[in-house]
Amino acid sequence: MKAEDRKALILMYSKQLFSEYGYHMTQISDIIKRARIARGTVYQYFKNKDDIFITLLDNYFTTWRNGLAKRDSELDFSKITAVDFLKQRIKTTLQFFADDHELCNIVLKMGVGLHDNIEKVIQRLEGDIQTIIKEELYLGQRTRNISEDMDTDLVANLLTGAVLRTALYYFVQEREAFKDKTVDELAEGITRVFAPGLFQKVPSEEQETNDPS
Amino acid sequence: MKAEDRKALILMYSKQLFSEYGYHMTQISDIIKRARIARGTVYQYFKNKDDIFITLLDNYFTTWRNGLAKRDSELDFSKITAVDFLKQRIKTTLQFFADDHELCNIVLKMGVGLHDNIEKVIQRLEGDIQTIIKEELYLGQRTRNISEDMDTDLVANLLTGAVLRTALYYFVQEREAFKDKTVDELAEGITRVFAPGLFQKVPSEEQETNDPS
Amino acid sequence: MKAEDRKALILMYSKQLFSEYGYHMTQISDIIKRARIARGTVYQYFKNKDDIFITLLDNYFTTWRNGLAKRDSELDFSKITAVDFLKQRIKTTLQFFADDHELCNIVLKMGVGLHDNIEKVIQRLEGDIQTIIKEELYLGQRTRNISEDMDTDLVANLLTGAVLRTALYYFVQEREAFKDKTVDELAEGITRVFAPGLFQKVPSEEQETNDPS
Amino acid sequence: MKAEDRKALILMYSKQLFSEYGYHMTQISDIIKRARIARGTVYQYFKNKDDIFITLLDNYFTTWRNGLAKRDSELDFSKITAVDFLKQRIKTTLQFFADDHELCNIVLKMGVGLHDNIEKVIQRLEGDIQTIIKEELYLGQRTRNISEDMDTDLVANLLTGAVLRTALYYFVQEREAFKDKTVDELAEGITRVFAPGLFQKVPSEEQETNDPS
DNA sequence: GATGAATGAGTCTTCATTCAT
DNA sequence: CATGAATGAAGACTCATTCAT
Repeated sequence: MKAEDRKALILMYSKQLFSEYGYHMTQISDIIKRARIARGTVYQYFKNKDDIFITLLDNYFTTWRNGLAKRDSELDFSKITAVDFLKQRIKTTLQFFADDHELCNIVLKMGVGLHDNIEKVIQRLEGDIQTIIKEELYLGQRTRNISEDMDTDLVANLLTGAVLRTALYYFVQEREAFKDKTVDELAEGITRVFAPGLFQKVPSEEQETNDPS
Repeated sequence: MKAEDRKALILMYSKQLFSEYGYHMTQISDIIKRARIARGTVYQYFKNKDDIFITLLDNYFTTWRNGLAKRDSELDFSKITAVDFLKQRIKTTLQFFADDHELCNIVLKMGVGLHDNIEKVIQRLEGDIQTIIKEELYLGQRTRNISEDMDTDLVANLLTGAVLRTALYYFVQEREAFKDKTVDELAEGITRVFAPGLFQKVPSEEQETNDPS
Repeated sequence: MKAEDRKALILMYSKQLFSEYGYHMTQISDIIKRARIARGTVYQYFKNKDDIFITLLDNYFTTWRNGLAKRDSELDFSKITAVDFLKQRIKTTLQFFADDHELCNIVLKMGVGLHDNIEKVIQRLEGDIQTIIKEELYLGQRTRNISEDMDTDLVANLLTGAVLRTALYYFVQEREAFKDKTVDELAEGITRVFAPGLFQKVPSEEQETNDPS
Repeated sequence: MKAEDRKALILMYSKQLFSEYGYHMTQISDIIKRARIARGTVYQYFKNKDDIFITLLDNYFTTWRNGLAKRDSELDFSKITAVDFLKQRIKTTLQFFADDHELCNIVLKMGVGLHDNIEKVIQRLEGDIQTIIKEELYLGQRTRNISEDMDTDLVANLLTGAVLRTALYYFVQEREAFKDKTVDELAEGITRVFAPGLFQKVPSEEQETNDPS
């Protein structure tokens, strides 16, 4: 077997195990058992256990970035409405998670308690997602689709939280129950909830006071 | 020192450490060092490391339940508007997380890879939050404030994800940067985004865009 | 409660537990639980766990010695036959074990793996039993009841082994099944097996089968 | 080193230590120090400390069974006398213990206070020895060599106790003092004591009374 | 490259003993 | 004297990593 293939094999089985059992409860023994290779072989391709995990995350990260770039190149910004744009973004992101529910689980449910360098990678990924969303909200504000009073920081969190949890729920936790649910349906549903609140044209004076009476 | 006090002390320091370093990377050694007690003392009050963690989560769970009950008894359902009700709920939940940012971190960032019985407790907590939200959405539908076409499952996830992420972001991760941000402001902001989408009166024929007829 | 009574109480419960579970598997916690006293109280009466155990054995040792002395004073050496004497001795020893099946179990089944000072006490007890038996065999040889060719060392072991095992079997292991078996019956049975071999008058030339001359 | 060899090595050193210090006082640290291996190596071959001990006992058990079978196939039952048969059995058993004085010590001196599964194995071994002896006594009764009045249960205990104690005394405790004593001599001596009592043809009426004179 | 036996630092857990109240 | 919370040395077991074959 070629070196690259073997490395990919190890990654594949590791991904399965990390997704199901998490970083700590997945042992090298489990990986070599499932991959039917010798203990030492793992260390021929990876520096250590961390390295496997980080490689997995890095792959994910790269895939996600490429997905974003590809998507943008396909959009016709002159024609698309703000609502459709939002829906497109949500759909692309959901699709990304749907395509790899194992990595989805790893990223969305791993948190505190991993080694420092692992946490860094996860936070970079999460931070980047958030940043992109925020930038697009700014864009919306400049194009007058979104009120300037909107707290982009907060809204970015709302969107991120909502979308990531949706991904976790439909693609990992309740995967079987909703396997007929399409990414398109989910994106449509999310957009319908967020669009009215995001794209409302509210005069600033009414927004800033809670209750004028 | 009285038994209950000592137990509370151990729990307090454990909470700090679990929050900062997670379950796996927090060692009994760390706990006894910070609590300035002997190794054996921990085991006088807790069966093992799991037991400490689960006790912590159970306490949290109880606090949260009590908070919900207390809040409901204080609301005057005959006068409050749907929007204000939503805002109240969001605020209570955020307040709950704001009050204990350590447990907030533990619950929101712990996921896969803990022992079985620990995962169970966490999932129960998350599930209960989601269930309550869903029930209130049903209530909204019956009182005609929320469209019957709304996918309550999905919306419950959107709200849960949005609120939990907001809590994590403002009360844990960026705590220092936003320490002047009040819970009220956050609740207001979240409500403003969600209310228009939730309480819109949309005729069913316009919503069903996929209608084959 | 008086000091001596409390000490006796601790000894009593310790004996039960040591007999049932052995030295290592009996914990101070078990003793104080059964005796319904506080942990520290044990150490008011005994230096440590070893001390309890050794006190128990010493009591046993003393009881046994006294039993022997009492018995000898009751025998009329001018009238008793060698066979009856043997039977008497066996009976006394069996009675001694029968009277306290817990200590019987402790002594007969404890072996290697106890702390040094405990082992010493046990070996002293066993050694003393053996020595007494051997001395009586010498006496038998001098009174011409037992052949001078007899290997007293070996025979002492045979008797000791046979009697101790009988005690263990009938008074501890199969206690329930044979609770109607009297000590007298056992002594009679043992005597019947050993007497013919012990008191035979064998000419020396026939015994020394390995004689090279 | 091959796996089986390494396992045998660990067993060998463990046997030495268990024999000398017993189960509880022998630590994994002692074993790895004496075997000059790493701590983890032990756990590559054995599940835990119990597993080592039980493996040792099981090996012993198997050896003993095989010894019995081999011995029986070598005897010519048509020619041998009852006394010689007894002597042969005693000799075989003694030889068995003489061949491995460490396991002899472990089995003969271990008793109460070991973990449940260990005690089970020890009791099986002891029980089997006793059963075999009893069966042969029955055989003796059917062939009219042994009186039917004889209490086989009791006599089996006498023989077992006598032989096991002899083994312990000569092969373990006083090993150095009697290293010139042959197994044959011991078997001869034991037989000489037991044979007259076992093979006496006593009319039942004379047996039941103690001494009419 | 592949193997898997060997390694040993690291961790949890136990339990006899102490001592302030 | 009695109590029982606190102690900490000791010991079993784990598992990522190495390296000779």
